[in-house]
Amino acid sequence: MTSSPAARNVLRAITRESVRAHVAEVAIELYAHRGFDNVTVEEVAAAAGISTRSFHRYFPAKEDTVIGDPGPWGEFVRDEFAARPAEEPLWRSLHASFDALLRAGGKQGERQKRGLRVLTSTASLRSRHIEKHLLWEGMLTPLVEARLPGLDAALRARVIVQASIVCFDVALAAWAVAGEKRSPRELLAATFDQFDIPATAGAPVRDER
Amino acid sequence: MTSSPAARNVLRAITRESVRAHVAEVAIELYAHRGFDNVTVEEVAAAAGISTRSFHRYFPAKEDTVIGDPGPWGEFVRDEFAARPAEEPLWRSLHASFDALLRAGGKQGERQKRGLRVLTSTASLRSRHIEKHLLWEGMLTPLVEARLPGLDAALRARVIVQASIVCFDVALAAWAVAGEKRSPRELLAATFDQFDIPATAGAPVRDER
DNA sequence: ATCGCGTGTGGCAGAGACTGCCACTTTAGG
DNA sequence: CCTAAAGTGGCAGTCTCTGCCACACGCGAT
Repeated sequence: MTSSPAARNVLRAITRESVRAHVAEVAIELYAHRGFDNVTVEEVAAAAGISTRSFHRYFPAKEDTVIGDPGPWGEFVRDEFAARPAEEPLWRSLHASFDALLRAGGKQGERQKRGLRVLTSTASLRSRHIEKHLLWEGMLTPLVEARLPGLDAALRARVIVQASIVCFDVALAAWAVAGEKRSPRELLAATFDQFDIPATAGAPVRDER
Repeated sequence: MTSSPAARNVLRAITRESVRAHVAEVAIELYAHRGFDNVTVEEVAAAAGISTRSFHRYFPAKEDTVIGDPGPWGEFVRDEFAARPAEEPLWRSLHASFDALLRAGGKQGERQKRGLRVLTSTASLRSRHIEKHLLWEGMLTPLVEARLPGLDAALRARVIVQASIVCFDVALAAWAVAGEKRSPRELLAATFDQFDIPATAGAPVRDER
């Protein structure tokens, strides 16, 4: 019996992901102890049992060992937002979409916390992290813009979307702090509660035709 | 007549700043034409008439030719915010502080616009830019936190301050877009108007327009 | 069993950003 | 004129990341 090429590719993808996860785990362990900038790619590769050349095949950049690929998660949030009822206040739709991400985003364990702590403690990592989240902005802004009445929708959509991403980031960063008892979802609610979008939350009086 | 060592240092600082400005101008010119990533430090240094070694003495990193040092501006915003009356709604204080920055921040000319366009069109620059603005967050958050009533002031302060920085960034980015007619200050007002902070303000009183 | 093919792997060389070190020049003050 | 301090640039080296190439392995087909 010959397994189909498709099945073979699936299998390959699975092993590839497991290797990625292993390397990332080893890397974060090293970073947590000695600092991201004081650990070379060569060391991480050696500790993970692969060559530096292969390391760069699994991770285009060193920072990706900590950050990962936010693309799929961004699509998830976007789809979640698209599925929200149009009558719902905009800000609440965004809150619900990010909340869904937290619910679906896998177990939030000690491992994630360690990654986040390495992330927030290294300047270059934080910047890359934010850059990746700007990718989310590009996914969400068109949808938000379509739901905004009145003029200047593009500008306003960008501000609102970026603010929602800020809420998400701050909530997760707060969650990773040692001693924090609340869950990510509670913290997300706390950050989203800081804002109200006057143009959309109260009454959709403005026309959109 | 011997000039004091202090005066000498001042003089040196002036010439140093002028060299910096010259190099930055040449660099942005090259970036605008060929893209930030496609221009090497060696080329910029040659075009500016200095060695690559000296380039790295003037600019610790290549990106600093575009971004500059936001530290002093951050202090300005912080001091401006500290001088605001405590009874003023928080969000308006922040708006006024950033507005003061725009008023004081020097001529907003075509040169600034070109720099901003290079900045927004290059992913690595965008992230670095935001990272520098996180420095502003560190300056502003303690002051904002002190003015927040209730629990969880630290978390809420971080969200609010980061949102205000987002407003500032989006406004400036929008201003740099070709065809935009409004002034940075008008755009800043437009972005800040997107939010209301329920915990602190009654109703935002629109004063302009 | 052997061949061919696709795929993963690693070594090698090199580009590019950035740093430490050192020798050289310039400048200002004695 | 001499000296000390500061700026400059060359050189070598580190580190991240990429392109190229040879090699090994698994697998279906002959």
